[in-house]
Amino acid sequence: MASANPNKQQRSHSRLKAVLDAGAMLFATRGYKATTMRDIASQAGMQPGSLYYHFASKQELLQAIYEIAVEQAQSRLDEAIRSGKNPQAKFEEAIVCHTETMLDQDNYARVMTGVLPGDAPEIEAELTTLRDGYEDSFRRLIRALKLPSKVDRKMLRLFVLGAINATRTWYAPGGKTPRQIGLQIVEILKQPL
Amino acid sequence: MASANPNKQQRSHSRLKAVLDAGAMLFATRGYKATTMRDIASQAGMQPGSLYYHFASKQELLQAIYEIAVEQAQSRLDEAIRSGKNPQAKFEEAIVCHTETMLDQDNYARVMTGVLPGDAPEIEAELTTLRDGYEDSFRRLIRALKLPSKVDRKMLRLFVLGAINATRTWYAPGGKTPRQIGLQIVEILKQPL
DNA sequence: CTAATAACCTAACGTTTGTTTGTCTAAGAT
DNA sequence: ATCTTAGACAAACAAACGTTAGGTTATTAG
Repeated sequence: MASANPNKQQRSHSRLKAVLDAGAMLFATRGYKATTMRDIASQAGMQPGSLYYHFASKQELLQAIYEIAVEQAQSRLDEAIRSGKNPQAKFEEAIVCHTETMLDQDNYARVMTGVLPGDAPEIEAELTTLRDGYEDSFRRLIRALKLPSKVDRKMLRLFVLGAINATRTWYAPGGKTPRQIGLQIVEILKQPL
Repeated sequence: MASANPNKQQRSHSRLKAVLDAGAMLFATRGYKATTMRDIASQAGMQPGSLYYHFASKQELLQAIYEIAVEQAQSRLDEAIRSGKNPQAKFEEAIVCHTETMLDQDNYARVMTGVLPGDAPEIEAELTTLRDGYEDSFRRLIRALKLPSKVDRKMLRLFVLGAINATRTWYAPGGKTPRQIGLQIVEILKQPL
């Protein structure tokens, strides 16, 4: 009969993962437009044309990486939320977790903030949908929070995520750890100015 | 004698401003790499080659725009700071002002957050210096603030600026006004979570 | 009026880009 | 042992890119 293997990988020494890793690292640090297919191929140790065996276009490669990125971030976030005893603690754990995820060099998640809207117009809707799913976790966390009436929940979410996502522009290994940075933003939110 | 005019513009109908406006608008919304010289020329109503009468390269055009951007933002910020009665009020005024500046479509300032580091490697140092000058105002404001001992001043600055700069990714005219958004971030900082 | 030149235009240059094409090779199935 | 094909390679393609060169026009100084 035909192949009894319903899964994908049929060959052992495929360099699909190398391509994804290279693309994720380059998209995350340089952005989408500034990263060329030749850059990715070179980083993955292969020829530019070979990338098109795995993906039909640059945009499809981005989409595949983006999906993994959201998936990785989501599972880490779910675990962090579980560890919080109450809504307040859950929110704080989520903040620290998201910060660590965004500053982790070996994680794909930085691609989410490294790609500008409008960079890949034809798949922008899909990327936005993926990202919205992730941010929904924060929506739920904040909804369950007891807050002063003056605080707009939507604004709180956008400000916190914005502040965390911006850390990637100034973060440098060797200084404060991602965890310390995450804890500091929690501290600033808790202390009245 | 030679020209008794020490200033720049010698011809009345130069379209330098149109070039700067077009470049600022496109760099701000699409980013540096995604904006082509042909895009800018088209937006300014002229030919691509004509841009090189005013600027020797794309990077020089960016630098000129960036300088104006920081200048505009700086003067607006100085005025806002002056209007604050005490350190706390000055800081709050600065937050609202910076938010309004970043969301103003007719201002060059959005270029500061629209250009990724590494987009223009040869002038990156100059751009960073310009931007650091602007952020120094916030450094001084926060230094004069009375804060809980647990709050790291550097982190407070980076988080607040990060949150405000991120507003440009989700802001849409028709909803909350830039001023309302700025006031909300002040409110969130003042209310203990 | 004439000469100079500021401010453009037209047309192209060489390079880089995403992508396509055809060929080769080694591994798994029969 | 043979056949098939996953997975790569080398080489090129057309389009788009930043940029350059030379020509044109209209203003202005003398």
